[in-house]
Amino acid sequence: MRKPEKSTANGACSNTTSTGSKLRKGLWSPEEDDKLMNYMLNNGQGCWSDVARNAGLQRCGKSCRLRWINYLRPDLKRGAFSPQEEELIIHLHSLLGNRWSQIAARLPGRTDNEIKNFWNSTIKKRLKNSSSVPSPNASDSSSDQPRDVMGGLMSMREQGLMAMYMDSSSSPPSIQAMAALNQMIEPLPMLEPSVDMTSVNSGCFNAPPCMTQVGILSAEGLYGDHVGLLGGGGGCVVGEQFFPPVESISMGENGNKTLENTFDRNPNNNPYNNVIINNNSSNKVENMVGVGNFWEGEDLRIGEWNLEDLMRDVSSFPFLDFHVE
DNA sequence: AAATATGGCAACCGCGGGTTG
DNA sequence: GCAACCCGCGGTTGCCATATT
Repeated sequence: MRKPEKSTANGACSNTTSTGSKLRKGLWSPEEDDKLMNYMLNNGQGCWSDVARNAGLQRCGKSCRLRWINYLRPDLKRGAFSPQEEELIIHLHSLLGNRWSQIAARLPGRTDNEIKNFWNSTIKKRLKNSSSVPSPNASDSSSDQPRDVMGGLMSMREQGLMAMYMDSSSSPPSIQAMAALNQMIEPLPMLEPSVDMTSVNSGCFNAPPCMTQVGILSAEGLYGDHVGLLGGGGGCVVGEQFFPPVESISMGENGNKTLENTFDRNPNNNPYNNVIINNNSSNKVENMVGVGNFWEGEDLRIGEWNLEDLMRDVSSFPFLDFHVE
């Protein structure tokens, strides 16, 4: 069995450290930040409860993890969300619902908590106002569902899609639905963290075909036509940058189809080429800056299924006007 | 100027799932 | 196989700053 744990069985922090002293809660002091930052920079990420103990913090590991991920991580992007990021969040939310971590995985430098807060405080309100125009689904009161939040902004077809696949309040989307969603999302680029979104006009977000295909910035409004959404699928070129798909489809040994991240490890193609990436999960740098979260995305492998079944099911989706060959 | 309302953000809570011994 | 442990996620709460009355 494992060594005695400092946290409760369900993962919540207990109130005391192993030495019996009281665990701190609430806001972090600059001293605590320093301790955690120094420890992480020197030792990298390990077991969070060890981090808390070894860094000399009267905090539970969970609290340390949260502080690091949401605040101290050096690769975090600070400041307000750019309009482009905002639109991408809205679009991803329409596809993924409240899967903040998946949305955050496509917005390097942003945390799920940040996006969640931004959504709840700003976007939700704005969309509510803009959707005051009666929509076909206006009678539905479950405002957290994408189709409702988007109100009149969504096409009927998309509302149908959302109704079919994104009703996260009831049951999880089926494997097939998730596969379809992943394919829909696939062409979305990773946002280059070093690019100042607010200053980019024609370079990054307006020009790339992969974005206009999605319709995020199309003249039709926030949500354009999904025709061509699945076209290409091999990433997109943004200026000199190549944005590979977040994940791609590969065949496992047993012939089953898996979705896995295939971000290009070639430093020449890698927009994060200042970061050491290898396959060793204990790589200090990777762990230290949490790059794994962005590079590997979170593990978006969503399961394995029969390829033929999948293709048959996907191609029969009534609301998708594309054909799987 | 004081009281109140609102917004934004940081952090906590509880759960589920994966890993380990 | 089981239980302890760890991690990550989404929901929620509480605090602080700012705006409004």
